[in-house]
Amino acid sequence: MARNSLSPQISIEIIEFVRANEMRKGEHLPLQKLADTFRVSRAPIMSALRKLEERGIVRAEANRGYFLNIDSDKIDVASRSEHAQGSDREEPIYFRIAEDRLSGVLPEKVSESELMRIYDLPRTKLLKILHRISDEGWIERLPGNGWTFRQTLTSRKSYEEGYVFRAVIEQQAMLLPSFEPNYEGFLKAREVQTALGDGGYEHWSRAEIFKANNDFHEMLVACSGNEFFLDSIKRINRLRRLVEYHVTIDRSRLPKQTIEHLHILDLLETDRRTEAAAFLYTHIMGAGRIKTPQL
Amino acid sequence: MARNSLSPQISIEIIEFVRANEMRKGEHLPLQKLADTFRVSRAPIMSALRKLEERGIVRAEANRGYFLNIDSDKIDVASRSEHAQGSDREEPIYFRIAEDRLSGVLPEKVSESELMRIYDLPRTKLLKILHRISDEGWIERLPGNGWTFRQTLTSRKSYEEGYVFRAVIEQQAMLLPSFEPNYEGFLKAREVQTALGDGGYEHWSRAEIFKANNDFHEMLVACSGNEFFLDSIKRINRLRRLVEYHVTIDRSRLPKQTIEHLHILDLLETDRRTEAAAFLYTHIMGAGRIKTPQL
DNA sequence: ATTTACATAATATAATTATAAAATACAATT
DNA sequence: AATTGTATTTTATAATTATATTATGTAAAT
Repeated sequence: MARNSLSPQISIEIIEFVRANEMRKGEHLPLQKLADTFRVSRAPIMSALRKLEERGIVRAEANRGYFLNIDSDKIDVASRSEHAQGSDREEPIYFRIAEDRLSGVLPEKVSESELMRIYDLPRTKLLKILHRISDEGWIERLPGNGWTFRQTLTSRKSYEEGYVFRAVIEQQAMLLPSFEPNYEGFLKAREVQTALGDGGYEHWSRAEIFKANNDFHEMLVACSGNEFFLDSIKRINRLRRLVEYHVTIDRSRLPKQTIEHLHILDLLETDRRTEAAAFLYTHIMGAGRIKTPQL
Repeated sequence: MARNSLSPQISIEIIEFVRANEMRKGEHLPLQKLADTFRVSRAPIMSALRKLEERGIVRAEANRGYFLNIDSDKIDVASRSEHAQGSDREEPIYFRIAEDRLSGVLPEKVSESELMRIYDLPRTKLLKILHRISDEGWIERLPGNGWTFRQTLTSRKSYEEGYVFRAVIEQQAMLLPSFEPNYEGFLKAREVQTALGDGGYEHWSRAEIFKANNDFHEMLVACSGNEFFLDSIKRINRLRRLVEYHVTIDRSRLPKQTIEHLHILDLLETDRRTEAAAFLYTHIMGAGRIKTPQL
């Protein structure tokens, strides 16, 4: 009857935080600092820490707060992902809606009440999801009752237009005067792409492959220093994720793709930005031209 | 206790519809056709027509439906705009929020309950507005309670980045292979721009001037035939509207602006697209560079 | 075959309320 | 001075309900 607690989600974030900062056993975890980091008050941090204490990951000392009870790299990943599921009831339903629409289970026009029944959601939760979808541009509220799905997800034309848009935006972002190479980012991207090309393309999950690919492109656009370029790429990538998840991924194309990604990094690191931008353009257009998803 | 009726809004739309189609006295107004046009059921169309009947604009015949009772060009505009206000309780509050944020009345972080009290809105209405704003990218939901305004509206940096984004997108849209000149649209745009340059810039309202300007640019991008380009321009223009409304418009620059707009049309109509695109780019960048709003 | 007109069903809003969670103020502790 | 721990206030969610509106099925009229 009340809202879901943030603490499961916060617990995960705390674990990710201590791992990212490579914290060691015994280090202090100040409440306010964590609260600021996750943009909440101290209250949900407290309850998250209490739960982590039960799991033995942190240790409480009276009037001194919580301390890491184990080296951060020793925290087992299994327990993380397990808890991640229960925490977010929205994401899976968001995907189910996308899937159901793409496979034709959901009609073009639907009412809120229908969706509440189908997915067994309270109105507030459903509306949150619908607004997110509408933000992503593939559903629209009708003036009277109901919502309609737009063609964005399902039409071949939109699919191709999306590739053109990405190719142009990313190329132009790279050509902006404000573009500044992020050599550290290049290095990390290089590692990921190498791992992916080095056999990773055969056993990584679809989501992991897609994320690696997206991160690469978004990292490049982030170098432009222009939030509008980055936002528009993020926006279209969220959309792309849904469509690409629905079609079978063509793993045979991945080695070529990673080689091209590495080539772009080569060009950028040797100050051949115009060349890199041109290559990036053909790289994206090529990807859009060859794949033919069943839409 | 129940929702607001659509009929005031529909009444306005019906009047706009018959005017746009230059319908004459006596023409039939089929329910289903209007319903399809406005994407609602026949019910709200019925009640809208009943209200128009009271105002003498349409006439009912038993079992035959409604007929226009006056030539569409004779319908007085005054009664239209008057009714437009009462119909939409959201738009004015949306603007008040923008204004209050830009002028610093609203703090960076606000709770829903606070906003409900300040603007005297039920939660559903407020949330609709907040989601719209969040879609436009200048507010964000926090993980716990409350929302934070983002820098998008208020920072000088974002303002300039927006101009760069527009310049690039619009130029590139014009260079796309899918670009197809819309000569009819050019003609209408030419009329508007001529009227604006021909004295209109002195007495048109801020909103009218801004709309004329925006329509011009969106018309150009629409010729690209790529919905992603058009969407991203529309998105950034909605944002721009808020900022530009808040600063005093510099009317002295309008004659130059309209001349440049007309020049772009000249170039496009004589098949000099590359030239037009290049000129468009400098046109937008010029506008962004010179103006210095108080942010 | 359309279209209207009416009856009925389905839908969404707003108001209300209980409740758990988040935010915050402040004294106590280090 | 900074941080914790507790108490208090504020907030948002979910469930419920009344009601006006929208949507729709169908017979009657054109």
